[in-house]
Amino acid sequence: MPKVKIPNNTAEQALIKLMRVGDRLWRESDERFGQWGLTDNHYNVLRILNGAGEPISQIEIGRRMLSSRANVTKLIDLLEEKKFVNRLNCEDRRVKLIALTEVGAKFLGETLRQILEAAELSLKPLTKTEQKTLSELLDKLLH
Amino acid sequence: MPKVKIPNNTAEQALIKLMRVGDRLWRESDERFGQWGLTDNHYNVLRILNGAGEPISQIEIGRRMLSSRANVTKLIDLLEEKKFVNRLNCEDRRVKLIALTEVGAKFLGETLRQILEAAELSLKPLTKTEQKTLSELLDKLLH
DNA sequence: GATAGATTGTTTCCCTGTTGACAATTTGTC
DNA sequence: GACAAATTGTCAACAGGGAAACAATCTATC
Repeated sequence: MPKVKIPNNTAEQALIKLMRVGDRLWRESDERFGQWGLTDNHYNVLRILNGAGEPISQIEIGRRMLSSRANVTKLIDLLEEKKFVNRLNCEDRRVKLIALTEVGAKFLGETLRQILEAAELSLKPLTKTEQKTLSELLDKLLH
Repeated sequence: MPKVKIPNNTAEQALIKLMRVGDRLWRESDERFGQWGLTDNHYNVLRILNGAGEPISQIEIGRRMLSSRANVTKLIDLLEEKKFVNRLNCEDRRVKLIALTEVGAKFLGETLRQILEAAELSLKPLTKTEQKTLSELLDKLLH
C-alpha cells in the first residue's frame, strides 16, 4: 500500500489532541444532559442567561455561544416549552428578549452540583495546578 | 430575573474552554476541507490508513476515530468514489479491508503542507514550549 | 417623510452523525 | 456437525446544527 511520509509536527499533534479531547467532552456532556431531555447547548443557554443576569436577545445568545440565529430559535423553542425561559417583547419590535423563569432557575440550581462534579471528574487526571496551566494556555488560544 | 449563584470552579472553567477551543478548531478544520469536497473526518480516514501502513477493516477505522460503523460506511463510500481508497475482500468474508490508493496517497502528499501550515497558524499564540506543555496535559486527559 | 439598506427572528432545506434493524458470516458449545 | 451467540458492514429513520430565503422592523440618507 502506498504511504506518505509525514513529518512530526508539534503544533499539529497538539491540535489533534485538542480536537480529540474536545470531541470526547462534547459527547460526554451531551449524554449527561440527555437524562433531562436537553442537549448541552440547551443548558448552555440557561447558563448564559443566568450569567447575564438580565434578559438578552436571541442574537446575543447566539453570539455568546457561537451558534447561528436559526439554531438559537430552536433551542429557545424547547426551553420555552419546558417553561425554563420566556420570550419577552422588546421596545425594538424585531427583538425577543429571553428571560430565565423561576422554574428555569430552580432547575439550574438543582442540577448544578451534578454538573460541577462531572467536570471535576473529567479533569481528575490533572492536578489543580495543571488545570490552571491548561486554562491559561487555552486562554491564549481564544484570542 | 431570578439568578442562581454559581461558585467558581477551576475544573469547570478549564472544561468549558477546552470544549470551546475544540469546537472552534473543528469548525475551522471543516471549512478548510470543504474546498476539496471533504470533511475533516474523510481526511482523518486517509491519515489513519496512511499511518496504519496496511489495509485495515472499517470497524478498526471507526475505533481509531471514535466514529460509528454506519458512519464509516458513508465516509468510505465517498472516498471510494473519489478513488482515494479501495474496499478489498478479506479471508474473513464479513470484513472489507480498506486500502489507500496511489491517488489517495498523492492527494495526501499534495495537501499535507497546507494542513500542517494551518495547524501552525492555529497554535501560533503559543510558543513551541507551551505547545509541548499543552500536548502533555492533553495526553493525561486521553487516559 | 420616503426610500434603500441592515437587523432580528423564523422557516425550509440540507448535511453529518447516531441508533437500531437486517443479512451474511464466523465462533463457540453441546 | 448443529445451533445459538457474536461480529461486520449496510440501510433506513431520526436528531442536531448550518445556510439561505423570507417577513417584520429599525436606521440612515436624501
